[in-house]
Amino acid sequence: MDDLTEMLKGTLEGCVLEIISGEETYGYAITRRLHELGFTDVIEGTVYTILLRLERNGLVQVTKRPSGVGPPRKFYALNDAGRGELAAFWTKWQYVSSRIDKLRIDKLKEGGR
Amino acid sequence: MDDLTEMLKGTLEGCVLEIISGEETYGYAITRRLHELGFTDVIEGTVYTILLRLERNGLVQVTKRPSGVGPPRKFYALNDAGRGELAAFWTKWQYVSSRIDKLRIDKLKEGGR
DNA sequence: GCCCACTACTCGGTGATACCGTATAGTGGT
DNA sequence: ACCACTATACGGTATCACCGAGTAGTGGGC
Repeated sequence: MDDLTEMLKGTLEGCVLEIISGEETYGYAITRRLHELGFTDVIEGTVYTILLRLERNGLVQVTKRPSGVGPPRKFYALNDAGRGELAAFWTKWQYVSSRIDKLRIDKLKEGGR
Repeated sequence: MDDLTEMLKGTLEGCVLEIISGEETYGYAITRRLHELGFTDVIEGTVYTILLRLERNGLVQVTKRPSGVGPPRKFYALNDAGRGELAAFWTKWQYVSSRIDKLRIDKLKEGGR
């Protein structure tokens, strides 16, 4: 799949919040999870900028823990503000995606005139 | 619905392409159509920016016609490149939205542990 | 005749976001 | 000693939607 960066703007952060909400985790693992999900072109640097932003905006609780296989990891967990932000994200996503899907379905219904 | 601007990045242009593909139309009418579709906060200036970009990128054919109720209108129609871009947009949208929905559904399935 | 509302388009500048490249650093294998 | 893998940080860039102000044409109320 070719370049998705523009379409991911405004949604990638929500995806990261969702991943964090599932379990306390860290940047390197989040990147691999995104790759598994199909977002194969998302690069580590992007994930770290999002995580630093989440921290700066007070949406996460951060805990540094030693790794055993490399440098220490920064584990992220959502706080109340983060859970609120995640809920707001899904509300927005539902709103936007349903309307875009409708625009597409209406077109398909015409039967390609 | 509060601010959707970030989430619309990369998709609003596709919506405009879709609207144009339905019928030859012009900026002011496209703006009203977007409002009808639920994107009530999209402002005229944004639509015109997109239209100028489409023109600059050679995705549309432009015809100026007198209006009768105001200044002349610039009517936009997709050319072959524009139809290709629209098809690519829907492919991307399908790819991204299905994966994001999956992320959400997987979470709901857990039953809010 | 004059202002105003509605229609219709343009353009310079702003803010947010994902991406790129590079740097730093810990662990373990050869 | 070198390299691969793990793990994070940071300055700079491109793109996009948005903002604000400006320009114009038509028609209605006073």
